[in-house]
Amino acid sequence: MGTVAQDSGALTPRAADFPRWYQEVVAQAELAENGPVRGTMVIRPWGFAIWELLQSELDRRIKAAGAQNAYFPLFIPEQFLQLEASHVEGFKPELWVVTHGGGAPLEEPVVVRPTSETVVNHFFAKWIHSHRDLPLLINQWSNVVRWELRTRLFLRTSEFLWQEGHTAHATEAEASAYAVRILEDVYRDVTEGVMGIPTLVGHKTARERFAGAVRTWTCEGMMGDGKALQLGTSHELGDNFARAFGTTFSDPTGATRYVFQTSWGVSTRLVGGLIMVHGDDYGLRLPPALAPRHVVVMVVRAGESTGKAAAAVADDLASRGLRVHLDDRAEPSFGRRAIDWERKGVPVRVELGPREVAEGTAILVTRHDRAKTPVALAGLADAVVEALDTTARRLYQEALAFREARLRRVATVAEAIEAAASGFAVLPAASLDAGGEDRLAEAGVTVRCLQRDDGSLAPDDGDDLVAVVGRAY
RNA sequence: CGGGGCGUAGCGCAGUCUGGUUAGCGCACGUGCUUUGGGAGCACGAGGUCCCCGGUUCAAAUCCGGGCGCCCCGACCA
Repeated sequence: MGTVAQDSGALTPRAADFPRWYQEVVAQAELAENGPVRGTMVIRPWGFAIWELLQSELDRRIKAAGAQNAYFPLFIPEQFLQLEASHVEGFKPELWVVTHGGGAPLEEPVVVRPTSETVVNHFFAKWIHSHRDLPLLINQWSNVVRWELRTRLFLRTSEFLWQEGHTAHATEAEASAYAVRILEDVYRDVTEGVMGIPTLVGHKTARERFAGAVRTWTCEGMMGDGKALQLGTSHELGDNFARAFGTTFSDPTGATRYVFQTSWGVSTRLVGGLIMVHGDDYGLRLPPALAPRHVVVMVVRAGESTGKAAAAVADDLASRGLRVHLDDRAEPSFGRRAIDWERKGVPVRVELGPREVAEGTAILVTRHDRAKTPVALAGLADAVVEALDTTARRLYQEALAFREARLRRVATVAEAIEAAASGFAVLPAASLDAGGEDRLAEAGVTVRCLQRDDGSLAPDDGDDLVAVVGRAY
């Protein structure tokens, strides 16, 4: 029954079997496990704490971009979905539909939201009357539910948690600018600056575009097996939904006009990306900003003197504003406890035994390189702060070096397919004409994004652009 | 929806072909002692509708019929 043993033995080396390694890390770091209904996920406390930290980083930036949080219902009238043609077409295969309630068939079935553009627009149409009501910038934190054939914890589950932003603007240019702003100031900033994942940005080809969007922006990361993971997307919806739902406003001249909209989201999938980018053969490695505990103070031999010393060190570190956990358990053995914290990805451990207590030192262990350094207690807090700083920098640098080593600039579709076996290929967008994208798809390779040659965003498709292609999750 | 496989203790499995004492092993769990500087050892212990329903039989985890559930591999997707 293919489930991963919860216990002990060493992890499967990452290079030996990446998917298996991933499953084992998720299980043994106690991040999540499967729910009783196929495709569902239980997020365990350690995993959820990581998500909460991510949430607060995202939420702060979303609010800084002017959006307000609100909440829309889980259930959506089936008819709503049908109002926007390409939207319903895109989501039809993924819908869960509730047909019964109170023990009897419902008169009109309701769908469980796969995303909320439709309900949101129903209310936007009601709330927006004047150009003075614009822009309307709304975000919601919620769960969404989609039928999925093949699921993987965090990466693809039938139900997942996310944030979805929905905005309405007076002009297309303003909507466009806002979608890009979210991509850059929220998603790229969080994935690179907080998660330490180097990110490629661009827009999707028509084939990869969100159902109902006129343009989809994306940030893409390279995972530890060379495959791409879409980390966040930001859509320009044009006036497609506005026309479908009659979301109009009176402009300053008194003319009735459709609003232009955006929607954008990132999900608990980010946690999966974090694992796949930074994890190593010893388990998870967390960037300090997302570590539920920055530092664990471990007692090496439980005893009165070590216990007291460790508690004092933990208090001292906590007073510096660090998230500290004191592990002064006598059981299980020291090695067992050390490995457990290592697997959970805690960036720094401070180990204190009788020897250190006698010397007035502690052992500082950095998770990212597993290095151990004796440090005088007097300078410990500074050393920990510095180690956290180094950890954040090094994780990003390692991920960047990995991506650079596996990114090849090529000239043809054939070369791109070959390069995608181990990483990304960058090829002239012009070579995608004449069925190039189809030939990639036949080889299991997709266009992750289109961008300018220098990696910057391009306003439109064009032959002067490059396509970043690869295998993807 | 096609192809393959599996349901036995919390988890992972053996036992099923060839029916026969009290259904077993590893891990995890509980208690005690010895341990504790990188995955502790020993002893004792607790834990089971053998997926469900029916049939065959003196006797079913095992054989037969039916059902249910799950996993893996192929076409969509944050």
